[in-house]
Amino acid sequence: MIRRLPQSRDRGIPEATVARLPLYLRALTGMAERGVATVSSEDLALAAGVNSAKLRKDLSHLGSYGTRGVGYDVEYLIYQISRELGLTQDWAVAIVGIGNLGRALANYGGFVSRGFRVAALFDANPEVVGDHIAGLNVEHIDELEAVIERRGVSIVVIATPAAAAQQICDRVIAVGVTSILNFAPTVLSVPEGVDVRKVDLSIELQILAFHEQRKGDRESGGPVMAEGLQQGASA
Amino acid sequence: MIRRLPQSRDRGIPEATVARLPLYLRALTGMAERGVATVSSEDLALAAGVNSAKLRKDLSHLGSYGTRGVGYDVEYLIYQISRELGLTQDWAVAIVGIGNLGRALANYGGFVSRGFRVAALFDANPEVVGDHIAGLNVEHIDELEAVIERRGVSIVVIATPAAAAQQICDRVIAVGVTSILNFAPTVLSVPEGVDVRKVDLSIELQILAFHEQRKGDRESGGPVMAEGLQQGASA
DNA sequence: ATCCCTTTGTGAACGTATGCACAAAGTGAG
DNA sequence: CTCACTTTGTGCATACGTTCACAAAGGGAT
Repeated sequence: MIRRLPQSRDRGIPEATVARLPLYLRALTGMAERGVATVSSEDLALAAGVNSAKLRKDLSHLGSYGTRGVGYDVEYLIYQISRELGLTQDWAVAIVGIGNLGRALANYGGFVSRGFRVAALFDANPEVVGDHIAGLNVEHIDELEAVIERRGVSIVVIATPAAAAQQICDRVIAVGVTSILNFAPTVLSVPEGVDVRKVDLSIELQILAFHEQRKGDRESGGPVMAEGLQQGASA
Repeated sequence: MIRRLPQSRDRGIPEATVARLPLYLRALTGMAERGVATVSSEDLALAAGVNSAKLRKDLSHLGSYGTRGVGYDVEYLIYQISRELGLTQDWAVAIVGIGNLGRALANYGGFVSRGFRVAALFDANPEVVGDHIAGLNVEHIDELEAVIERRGVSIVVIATPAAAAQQICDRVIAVGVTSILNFAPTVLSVPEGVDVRKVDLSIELQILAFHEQRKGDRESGGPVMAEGLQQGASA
């Protein structure tokens, strides 16, 4: 079973806060680019889509980096959050499974800009092995262990079919990987000390469908009325 | 700012429970395929990666569908969860932004199998418009409103660059869409009554990096020992 | 130097989620 | 029918997360 992420209280930063720090970081980066020097919790919260009390409490877990009456220094806060998240280091990421999704991930720009470097791509299909994607050669899955160790990969992204995921997971854990991002629609079982995060596209849609159905219940028809769509409750 | 999903207590099903129902559904589907007729909360919990008390409490929110001393009837539970999630209906989904990710989503098999039907694809790039992907023509973004209404799309997936996301969001809301799955790395602001779910690949990696860093703190070296190829902090 | 204004950081109240532990409810053997 | 066994459904204690509301702290004007 997927373990709870450990160390949530290593130095007292709650898991919920950690999950929001990247959000703040993104908002701050945008502000820095627009030349904003300081920002209040109110404004930053607005930009990040949370309320200001939550933002302040979150930041207070990192330390006292604000100035009362003024706000937070944008550059300084970017540095502090980056450091806390470990983004001042360079993380080598491997992507396993170069299907549509794997390809999309390999080309995704959001990684590089945040301390992540796609360092290796793997696939089992001989037709794909050898392809050049995002400046990298696709390696055969047989090379998995050797290449991971050689290139110091510490985070592995699994984008294989569900049936292959557990096996890949076991293999990378065997060579010391302890952080896995899983896109395969399956539950990975991992030993204590290994972190798995799961992204499941169909689950997100199902949650939306649940709420969408509830809206429909109170109004006219269900979702399948096509043409005569009412414009629904946006208020 | 992104609104809290409403209706979390519509009929008393907590949001945390709703988020796990798709997990149970997947585990159950696998069991049904393997011919399993009934399952205990213990076994189902194991397959879904949660503990059994939580599973039972979750299911109890839907009703009393188990039999004490026996367990749950797999087929019946599949039906009940599907109904609760609204998957017994047919949901028309549109994908906006046919880049690498949009393409991957259009081809993703996990949708169709669960009541979702990709009904339209949109892109702004004339070179992409007209392409045939997953049996669909890519439409020009100018057709967004017309096609959404014509085909009864009720859920929109945004896979555009961040800069375009808010505009697309506003436009689909204007024609009555109230459920949006956002892959663009930006905060969407929507009116009350519209549900936005966000999937952000780089945020997941950042959370992993945080925990990975914590592990490293207590052990030997940091992540970047590799072949000596780190180029230092990107922040 | 004093006063007023702004904004942070946080104590306290509230709400939600988790997990234990057990009574209630069912099965099946004898 | 009774008894022993299994497994659900849930009350309760605890942990976690959110929000309010305000004292403490700093800035700047006079």
